[in-house]
Amino acid sequence: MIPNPFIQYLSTFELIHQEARDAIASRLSSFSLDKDELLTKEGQVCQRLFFLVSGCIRGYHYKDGREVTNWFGFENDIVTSFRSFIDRQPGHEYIQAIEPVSGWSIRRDELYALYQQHPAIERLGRITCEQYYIRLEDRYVNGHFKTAGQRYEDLMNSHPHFLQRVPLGYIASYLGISQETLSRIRSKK
Amino acid sequence: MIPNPFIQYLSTFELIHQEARDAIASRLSSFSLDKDELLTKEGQVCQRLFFLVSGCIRGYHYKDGREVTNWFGFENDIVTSFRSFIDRQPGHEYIQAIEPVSGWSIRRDELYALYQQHPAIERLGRITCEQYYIRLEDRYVNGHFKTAGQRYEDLMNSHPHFLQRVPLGYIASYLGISQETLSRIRSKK
DNA sequence: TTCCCTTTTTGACATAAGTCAAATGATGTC
DNA sequence: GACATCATTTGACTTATGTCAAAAAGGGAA
Repeated sequence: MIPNPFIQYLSTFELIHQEARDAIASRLSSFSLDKDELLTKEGQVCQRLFFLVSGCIRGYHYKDGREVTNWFGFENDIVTSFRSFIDRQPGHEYIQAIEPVSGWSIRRDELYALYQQHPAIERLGRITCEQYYIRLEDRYVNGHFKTAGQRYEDLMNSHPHFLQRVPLGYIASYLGISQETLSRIRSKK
Repeated sequence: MIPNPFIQYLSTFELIHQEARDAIASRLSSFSLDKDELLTKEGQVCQRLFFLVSGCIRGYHYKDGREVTNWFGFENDIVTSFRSFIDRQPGHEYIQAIEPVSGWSIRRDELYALYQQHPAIERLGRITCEQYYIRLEDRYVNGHFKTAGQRYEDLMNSHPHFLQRVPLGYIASYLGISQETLSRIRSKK
């Protein structure tokens, strides 16, 4: 078995035992992306769950002909086109590398088979989903009821590394504002 | 065992077998609320998951001294103060009956014990969370990147019953706009 | 009916943020 | 170093939506 950062990450959950870890490890494939390369795009069913070992990635879609960035993923993040992955429907989302990326992935059908065989893995799926839900809820509440300036400041505090590694245009649309507005906010601080 | 709408609801998931259903049923308590009564409030740890049999309910919080409604629950919905329930932390949310409500609830610790004993119940927990995630993601994307008028129209199409049963003030803050703006949107259609 | 209280609408004005276009600043390549 | 390309900032103007205050409309209870 290859020593694998994803498996190390899983090991931080005490409830995953050796046998379950090995079962996951044997189903992983490595992947890598060049800068700007796409992992999945609109209209495609996203069949895999990805774990990022290095690099940085974003999810975006088109709204009135413009890109809107929905989320970013960094090292040790689990990413996929969530809706498409869950419902097995063509997704509305593009996923693109912002930096060169490497990581591991598992096929949806294999993961779901593992859920059947190892309740501990299903538990991990539940907990991961719960944590992602909570994060999204935070973003929803903040995104909706704070000014652009406050949202930017919050981001600076909670995820300063975003600003180091991600072009401002992507950050602006992630915050739900235009690039020009973000630029003005920054010049005032 | 009492015949119970929550158990009927669970039965729509084929994967829940009789034994698991009985296990859940034996841990349920019924509850009811008068109009405007609170189910949980800010600062409280929400220890229960609620299933609504009848009536209608909302989750809200205070933002700059004003109420902001986050979600509504109707018949056959599962509700709780999600973040507080998951993390066992004091919640930031109030849950209040908009109409008189009746339903069933289960304690968090009992549900989690059931997760251990019945993988099928944990699966249900995972699937429920996934579905709630997807709904929230939709709201996030729409809420953030559509005009107030579009959001109102979407709501009319997807959940016309909201408008029948919920005061416009709550709907406005749910849509992330002021009551006045909602009123003007409505008068133009 | 009449009164009271809540919900909804209307009006006047303020402001955050968007849009389009152009200028400036970075970065990498030959 | 000079050029091409991409990212960021600045300027001028527009617009959607918010705010505060007041008026109107509904809905019960006596």
